[in-house]
Amino acid sequence: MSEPISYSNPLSKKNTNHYDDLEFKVVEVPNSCAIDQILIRLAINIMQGGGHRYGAFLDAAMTAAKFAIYTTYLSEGKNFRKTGLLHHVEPKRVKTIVQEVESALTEGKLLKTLASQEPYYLIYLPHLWLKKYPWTPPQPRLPMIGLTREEKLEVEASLPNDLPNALVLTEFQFMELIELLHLESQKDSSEAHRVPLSDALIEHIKLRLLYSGTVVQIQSPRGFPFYCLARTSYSPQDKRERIYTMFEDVDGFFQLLQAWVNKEPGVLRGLEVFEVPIERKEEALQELDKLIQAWADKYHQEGGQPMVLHLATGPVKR
Amino acid sequence: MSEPISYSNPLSKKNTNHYDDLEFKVVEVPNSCAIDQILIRLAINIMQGGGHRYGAFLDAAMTAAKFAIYTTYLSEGKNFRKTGLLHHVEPKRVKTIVQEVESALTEGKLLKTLASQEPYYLIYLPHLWLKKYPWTPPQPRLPMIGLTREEKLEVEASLPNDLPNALVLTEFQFMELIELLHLESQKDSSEAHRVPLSDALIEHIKLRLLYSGTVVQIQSPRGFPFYCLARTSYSPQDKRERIYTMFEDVDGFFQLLQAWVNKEPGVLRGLEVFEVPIERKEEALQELDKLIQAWADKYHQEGGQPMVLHLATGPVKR
DNA sequence: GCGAGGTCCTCCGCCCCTCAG
DNA sequence: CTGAGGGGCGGAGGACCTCGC
Repeated sequence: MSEPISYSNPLSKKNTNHYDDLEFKVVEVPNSCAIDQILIRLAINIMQGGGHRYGAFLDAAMTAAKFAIYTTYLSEGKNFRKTGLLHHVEPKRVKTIVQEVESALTEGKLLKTLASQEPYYLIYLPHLWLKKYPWTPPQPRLPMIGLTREEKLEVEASLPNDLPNALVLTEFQFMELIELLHLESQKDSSEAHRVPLSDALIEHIKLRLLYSGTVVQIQSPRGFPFYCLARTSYSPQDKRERIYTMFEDVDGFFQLLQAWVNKEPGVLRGLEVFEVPIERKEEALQELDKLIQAWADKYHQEGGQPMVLHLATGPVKR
Repeated sequence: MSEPISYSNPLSKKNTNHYDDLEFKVVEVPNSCAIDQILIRLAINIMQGGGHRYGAFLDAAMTAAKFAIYTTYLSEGKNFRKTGLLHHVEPKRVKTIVQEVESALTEGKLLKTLASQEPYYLIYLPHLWLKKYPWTPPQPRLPMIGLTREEKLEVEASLPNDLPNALVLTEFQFMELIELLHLESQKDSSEAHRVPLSDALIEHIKLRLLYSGTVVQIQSPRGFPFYCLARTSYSPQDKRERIYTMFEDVDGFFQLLQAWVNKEPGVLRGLEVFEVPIERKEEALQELDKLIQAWADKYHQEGGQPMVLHLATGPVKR
């Protein structure tokens, strides 16, 4: 197993980050099945955890549906009408969808996917900031704006510790950064559906950056605020990696089970429900870990058929 | 393990069902990540496999997103503006979304979920048909419409074998069935967003039923078609069950990994990539199966902490 | 059967504004 | 800084029609 057992205390998450614990007590949605649950998990992870826009999630879902339509279109012999009938979509609409997907596959035109766990404009802000406004220690951190020396000292004293080596920015500079990132994030999108950078969107991005703890807002004595880069990455690196792993695993697991549904050869699905005395839990998990590794080692032989195994176990919820 | 290893020959799926093998050669979507892949898998399973409408999938995704917004709304102290800002949604819109979700939770108003793998109007058609138009063997199967005895015999001879004990219906009767089912499927939906049964929708449902092999259309000598129930369930029972299991498993696996991301205690994640000589594959899988079972048995003790284990392994694709 | 064309309605993702507490 | 109004644009789901093949 590539990952050790984790026993960290959930109370130790005293970051300023509001999004640390996504353990949503799924208030049971009436009339929902497992698929709906999966969609809800995805939505919460993407929108609350990743900070993607509401519309971005809907767009991604729509793109996935379009792609499903496209595959039907292909397997039905490129028949617009039949494809439309099968999915209850107008043939005309099918046509534009097919064109969209094909232009995405052949030319570079990008579809509206999520593209990564977190939106571009959130992820790359720290990097751009550090690049455009680096700070070298003897230099003053604060911008030269109408502040007396005492005021500067006062503000500087109010800064958090352990800051990345970046300058403190004015509102204007901060906004400029956001604008730049947003522009860059869309430079590959087909101009048809390009999201304009509205005031509302800027406010959204600002709040996301502040809430995630990536940026800290500082009230200056004169009223206008300053902005201070607080971390070198949008979300804590290890958490981001774990979330990345989670999605990769779910995808791989999903794919394997799909093969299992189709009764493809060489696929094994396992489900165990059992009860373990709490004092033996750690022991049990460690043994399982070793067991699986030993098994994989035993049968592993270079040049054989490439295989993958996904496993997860833990306490039952709800 | 609850499931044996499956080595069935994929070529043995000679059913008339067009949707048997959903193994979509995922034409790689550019600019996509694992999340996008998961969405695509969901879309293809739901729309091609389950036969849900395109719009139904979009609605389900939107409902999931609304639910994510609602949980944010709660955790932010019921603040419309802040919730809206966090997800880039108008406060006004947040309000209506919150009302929607709350009325779904308290009163019976249903949200637009998928509710099950396959749409109601597809699943329950065989049951309703058998109930409304049962056939008892000495009786004639065909409706009494202007056909000569010879024509009736001719048509009857063209029927497939192994039919459920249901009458053959006319176009009108068949349509009536569909209408009934559609009406019933929406009787719980809040009347605001109720889908009207349009001609286009009827055509869609008809094609789904024909393509899935649930219903067979028969050309009578006089030109007008007859409809014949070919199966007692919309999709083959064992396949449906496997798909149901797949979604349940993916949901459970997802939930476990979420706990793993949050570093909750007692959660183990495992990933193994390895290569197995083909001649030892079956042996290896069977041993793994036994290994896991033995492990669970060893530590199982009534009254301990309830645990669940998900496992899947198989050949790597792509 | 199929493609291609046009028209209509409605919802809703987004944008902006004001005003009262 | 919040809630509660207002008005407006564009995209797209959905339904309908005809015509030419």
